[in-house]
Amino acid sequence: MARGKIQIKLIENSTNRQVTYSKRRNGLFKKANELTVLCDARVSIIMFSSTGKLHEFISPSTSTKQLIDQYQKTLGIDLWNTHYEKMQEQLKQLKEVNRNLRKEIRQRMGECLNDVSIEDLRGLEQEMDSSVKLIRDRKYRVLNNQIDTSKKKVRNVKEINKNLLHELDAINEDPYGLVDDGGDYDTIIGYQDGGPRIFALSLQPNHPNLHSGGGSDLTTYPLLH
Amino acid sequence: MARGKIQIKLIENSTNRQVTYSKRRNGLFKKANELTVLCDARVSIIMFSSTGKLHEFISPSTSTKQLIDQYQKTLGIDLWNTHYEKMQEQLKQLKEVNRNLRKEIRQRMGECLNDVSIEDLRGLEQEMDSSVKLIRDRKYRVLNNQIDTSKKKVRNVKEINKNLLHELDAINEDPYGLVDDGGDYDTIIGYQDGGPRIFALSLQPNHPNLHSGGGSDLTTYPLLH
DNA sequence: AACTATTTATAAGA
DNA sequence: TTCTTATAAATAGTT
Repeated sequence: MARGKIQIKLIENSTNRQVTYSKRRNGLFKKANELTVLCDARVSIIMFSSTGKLHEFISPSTSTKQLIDQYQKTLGIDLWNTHYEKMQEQLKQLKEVNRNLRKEIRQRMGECLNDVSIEDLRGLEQEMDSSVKLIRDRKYRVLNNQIDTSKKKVRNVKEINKNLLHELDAINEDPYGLVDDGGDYDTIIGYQDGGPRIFALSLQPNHPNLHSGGGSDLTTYPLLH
Repeated sequence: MARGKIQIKLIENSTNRQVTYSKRRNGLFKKANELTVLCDARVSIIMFSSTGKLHEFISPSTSTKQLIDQYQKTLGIDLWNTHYEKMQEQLKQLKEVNRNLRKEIRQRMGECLNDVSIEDLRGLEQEMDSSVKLIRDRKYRVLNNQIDTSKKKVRNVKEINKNLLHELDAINEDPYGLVDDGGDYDTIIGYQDGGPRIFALSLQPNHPNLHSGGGSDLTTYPLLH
């Protein structure tokens, strides 16, 4: 359109094409903006270069989403539909999986066994037997750990007690003297810090199991409808 | 841009505005088309006049939906999102529930017990013990039913056998006579109908359990991502 | 990115 | 709306 007419066909030279794209894009956006102002119109331009680069124009006072929404409303179409359907399909699948997982749990709890074959019953029984062994093992391991910890704490308390008795003896033997045994005193103070808590623990090392529904990890989750 | 310069501001005269809108719209679309061809670009223009009239341009070889999809993908946004927030929330919840259900199953299988408290371990062990009892009971009930059925079938076969022997004896005792004992013959025919199948069953009433993963109801389901 | 000869777009009028 | 046309604007090729 200047310095010679051009044919409207692909510009072969890649650099020229890039330059022309840039110039004409600016031209297009300028025109779009003028149109917006002159005619009180709303314009959305979305463009991708051959290299996949995105450029967009949108009239001031609106947004691309607004314009796309109005576009769909005007045409009476729903571009989102396929997305929506995919999501619904996914929901359906997840619900089905959910149903099956719940069924499996119920069967592991000895419920809903009517339609389980004798072979599966045998397998399930075996599996449950070995699982309960694993759980029992784990329980004993945790229990032993707790007992060990308690024992250590009891030993500590006994040690503190012994030291206190020593000190009392010393005071009784020399009621008016000065027992300058600061080292022991420091030790006592050091233990006092954690003392009360330790004592409380050894009084009730394992409070009885008030098993109220299996605990946080074994609650059941409500079915989503 | 001809016959006098104009200011880029709203054209007050409604008719003039309408005419200019029409002319410049054509100009814009023409430029967009040229850009498409010259530079191998893809352009989507959606525009609404001040009166709400829709006009659109889309580069040949693509579609508005395609371009909008790519637009969202490029920007990493989802214009649909707000429309389907509820569904996405539901999807998220279902996935979370499924995750928890899987965790519960793993714990019931004696796995992933590290973060289960001693109280919960006790509860789980108790529950597993009573569950395995229920499963065992069910197994024995099914087994007894099968045995009973087999016994009945064996009795039937023995009866048929006895009758056949009777008949043979009769034929041997009176080789040239006519034993018109049709009643018995009918009975045999009646039983023959189910005979072979019954025999096959009583040969292998309970084939060994080739437990291969827990059976159809106890398979695990893949996580949807 | 800037220049400029030319083409193209278009405002106003018909 | 469409055509015409004088003129403004855009831009291809060059620097």
